[in-house]
Amino acid sequence: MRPSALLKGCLEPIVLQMLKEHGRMYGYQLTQQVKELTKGELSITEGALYPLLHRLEAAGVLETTVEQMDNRMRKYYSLTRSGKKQAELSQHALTTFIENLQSIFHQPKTAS
Amino acid sequence: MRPSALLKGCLEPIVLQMLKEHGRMYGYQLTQQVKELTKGELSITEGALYPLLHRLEAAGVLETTVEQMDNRMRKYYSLTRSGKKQAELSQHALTTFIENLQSIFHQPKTAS
DNA sequence: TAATAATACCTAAGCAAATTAGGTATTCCG
DNA sequence: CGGAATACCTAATTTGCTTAGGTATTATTA
Repeated sequence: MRPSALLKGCLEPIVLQMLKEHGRMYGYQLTQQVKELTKGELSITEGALYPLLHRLEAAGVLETTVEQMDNRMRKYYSLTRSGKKQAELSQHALTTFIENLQSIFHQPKTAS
Repeated sequence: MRPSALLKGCLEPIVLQMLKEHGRMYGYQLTQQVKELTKGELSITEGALYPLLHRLEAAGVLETTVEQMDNRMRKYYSLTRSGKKQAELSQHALTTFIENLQSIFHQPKTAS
């Protein structure tokens, strides 16, 4: 198993959380911010991120505004009303999931 | 995204951890024990578990002994020497992964 | 007692979400 | 001038699960 396999399924909650915390963000910024927050230990790939952003926009979870920076495009994403609810749900799901993992990994040692 | 998508990539660390804690266990027992530990919130499916156990055995991470219980077969799995190392590594990977998630989800609120 | 659930193993097809590996175009730095 | 950084994107492939079966024995319950 490759180490990054853990990330599977966590990308969506992460993206929603980032947008909830930071307000609007653009794709490249998301990749950099996550790398920074985790000191380079976690990096989200663009090949996973952009299709996800497009899916979430199509689903009405995110909305976009495009801006120009020195002839370089920036497509800003932000949570819609329903996106904010979605972010809450997804944050809660991840939190209880981690709690469950901890009931497995922090259980008292049993005599073998 | 289906809720259980979070589990992806976590199954192997979970199995190795269970075997590390409990010594030898058989497949069905693993499914029941995880369900119990997480109060039914997390269940590992047999369709995922058995192929994983076989892969880990083929890789020399696990070894097996078969026993008979009232004409019903039980195939016990336990960690090999290298499996114990593998369990440490995988536990460490999961732990730091969770820490990274928490740097994302417990970050201080920024002014938007 | 006959059906159903629980115990215990297994596999194959399909699917969702990632990785890998490209592509375009501009700007910054040595 | 060339490479790294910024900024977007997509398609093919791989991964790791779910779904949905299968076999067989034992326990429960209507």
